[in-house]
Amino acid sequence: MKIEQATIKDIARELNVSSSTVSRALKDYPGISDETKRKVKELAKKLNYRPNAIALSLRKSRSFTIGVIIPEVVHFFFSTVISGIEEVAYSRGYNVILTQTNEKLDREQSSIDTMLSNQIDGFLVSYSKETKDFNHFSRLLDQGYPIVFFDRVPEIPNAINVMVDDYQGAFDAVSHLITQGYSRIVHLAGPKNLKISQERERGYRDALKNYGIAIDEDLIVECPIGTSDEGQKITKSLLDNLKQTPDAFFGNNDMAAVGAMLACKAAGLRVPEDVGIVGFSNWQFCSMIEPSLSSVAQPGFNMGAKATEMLLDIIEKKVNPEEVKEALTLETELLVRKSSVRLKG
Amino acid sequence: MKIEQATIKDIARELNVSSSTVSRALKDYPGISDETKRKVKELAKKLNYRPNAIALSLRKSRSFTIGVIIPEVVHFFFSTVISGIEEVAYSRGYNVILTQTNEKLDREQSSIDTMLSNQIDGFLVSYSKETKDFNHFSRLLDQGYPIVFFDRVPEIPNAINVMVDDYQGAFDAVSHLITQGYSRIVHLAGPKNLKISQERERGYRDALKNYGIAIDEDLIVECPIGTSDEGQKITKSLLDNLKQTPDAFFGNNDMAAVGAMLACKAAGLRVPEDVGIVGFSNWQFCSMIEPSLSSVAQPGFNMGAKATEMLLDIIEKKVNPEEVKEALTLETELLVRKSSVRLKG
DNA sequence: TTTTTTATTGCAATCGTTTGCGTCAACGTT
DNA sequence: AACGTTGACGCAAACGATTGCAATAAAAAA
Repeated sequence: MKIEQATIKDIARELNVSSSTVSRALKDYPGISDETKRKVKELAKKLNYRPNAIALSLRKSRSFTIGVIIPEVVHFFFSTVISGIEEVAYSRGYNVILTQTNEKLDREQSSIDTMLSNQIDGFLVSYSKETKDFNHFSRLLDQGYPIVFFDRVPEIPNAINVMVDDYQGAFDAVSHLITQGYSRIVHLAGPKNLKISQERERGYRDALKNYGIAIDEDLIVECPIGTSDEGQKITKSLLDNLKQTPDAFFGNNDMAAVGAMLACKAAGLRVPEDVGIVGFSNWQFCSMIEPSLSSVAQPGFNMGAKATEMLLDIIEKKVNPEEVKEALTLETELLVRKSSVRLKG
Repeated sequence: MKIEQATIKDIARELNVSSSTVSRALKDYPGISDETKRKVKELAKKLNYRPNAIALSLRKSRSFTIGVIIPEVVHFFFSTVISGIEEVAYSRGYNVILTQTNEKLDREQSSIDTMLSNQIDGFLVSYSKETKDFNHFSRLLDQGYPIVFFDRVPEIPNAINVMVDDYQGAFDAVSHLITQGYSRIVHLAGPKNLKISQERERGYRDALKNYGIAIDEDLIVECPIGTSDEGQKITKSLLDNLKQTPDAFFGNNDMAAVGAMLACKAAGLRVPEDVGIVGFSNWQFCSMIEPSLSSVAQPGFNMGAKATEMLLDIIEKKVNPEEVKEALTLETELLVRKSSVRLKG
């Protein structure tokens, strides 16, 4: 049924030359007469010849494909990262095979396996929330597979990491809230095992310290799931139970922040007059809600692009992984919108 | 640097048998002694042997990989579709290679090319807004490549399409608005060349007709881009210029609908009291904004899953493409939220 | 003991492409 | 006339796995 693709052999047979000659003619190797080159190229075009990438991969032991492992595509930030990855990979002649772990460790493992089977040239990884041990990655690194981690990066030796400056982003966000006159600031924190969560919390703490505000551990609450529902419930219970009601929320992520906003409104609190809110990630909806949500923007596209460039540089040996000691940290940008501004500028 | 993967030959050499024996032993073929099988499997495990999928692909002229071509990952709906695709492909032992066209025709073309080079087993396509001519797809179909189109489907013979019932979704949404007492309903339409846009518009028209409401062509406005900014601008200019202000908006997509909501609010109109609004796609933010946005939910995950199942069935010849005459149409669900309810239930 | 059967394994080709090396004829040089 | 050059091309192996067809030895049957 399926029409067979023309191969080099087909061209060779038709022209009564050997496959070697065809191969060389197509690549303009020296030592092939112009006449032959002409005929070969002509026939190749006519037959719509397309090199078989699989055969090439086998021959070269390289697939020109990189594997991307991420938690979820539906996550806005990750989808922008994917765009960045795609863009660079594409322009440098690589394919991207993608798998989501859905935050499951076993998915992560088996994704790695099938990618290895497919002779992937390198990995781009943001690990799952379930992943607390990094042996499976260390092993790959030891075997010499190029891996670049992004956003969610492990703390293992030799790992090459691309991340955003979560600490600074959080620090800026909280500092902004403080200068707007908020002082009892809740932090809706992320899962403790993610370094990004730790860093954001550290930024929160340091900002408070910096302004001489005592840290109240009751105001730091973990939101393990990271949905707006969860944020809403947690905020409601905080508002109900805390002796002294908080006057601001810094969300580890935008969903949690929106949840907080909804819960505050439901409790009759005005945003930003009574309560200031800042999120993290700058999802598209931030500017679509009312009041619009201030948020720390992460350069997702850029992160994907940078990570991919590093990976490909390593793959193509333009760069020695041993020499890439430091992690690449990208700047965040605090986008101040209405939800956190109560002073006239 | 990179540690070589163990191959069948390695096992064969070490055990002083031929590669054929190893191959057969690994697959439990009859005619290999239990003793040999044991030794082979043992060594395979020890060497962490993993079959080389590339070599297999070359041999079998199949890659166990399907190519997915979509406009944008950042689009919520498409990201849910991807999840559905991934889920099914993964469970049936296929890989997914993904490319976004960013709504560009030339990207679409070159994606197809590289996928063909990579001996993809089949295509899953939602074409770009720029695509107005489907020859490149017809050619593939003629050559016998399995293709399943989803969401944005072309009208070409033999094409296998999976889509949602855009007509019914729109019909339901507009009917709902009418029964809520809105009558001058604007339709923020999509690009005319997309069938989904045409269908949604048709649903809009038929719902009005069905309730005996005359169609005012001035109330049908195309939103080619589909961002909230665009929706906002268009709505503002409608509110400024129409003699008779409209009392409802049915957005071809949620972004446009949110834009309309923002513009209405800015013009001092109350939602839903003065203006009713319904969107399409049910992005996550629909329930996070105020008032929450009614929207027609599309079964994205399900669509991805179904499309992939059909594709794989065709690839594996479980199904004859000639026999799949009709397009598969999935039901939508109107989620009524606050933005369109002004009657007490 | 000779022949037939059965169990176990190996050979070699194949998938499409690349590439080091060899071949062979035509030409130029002395 | 004998030799070296050079231009144009083919041979064959390799990448890793599969598989139809032998092949070999041991066991069973005659």
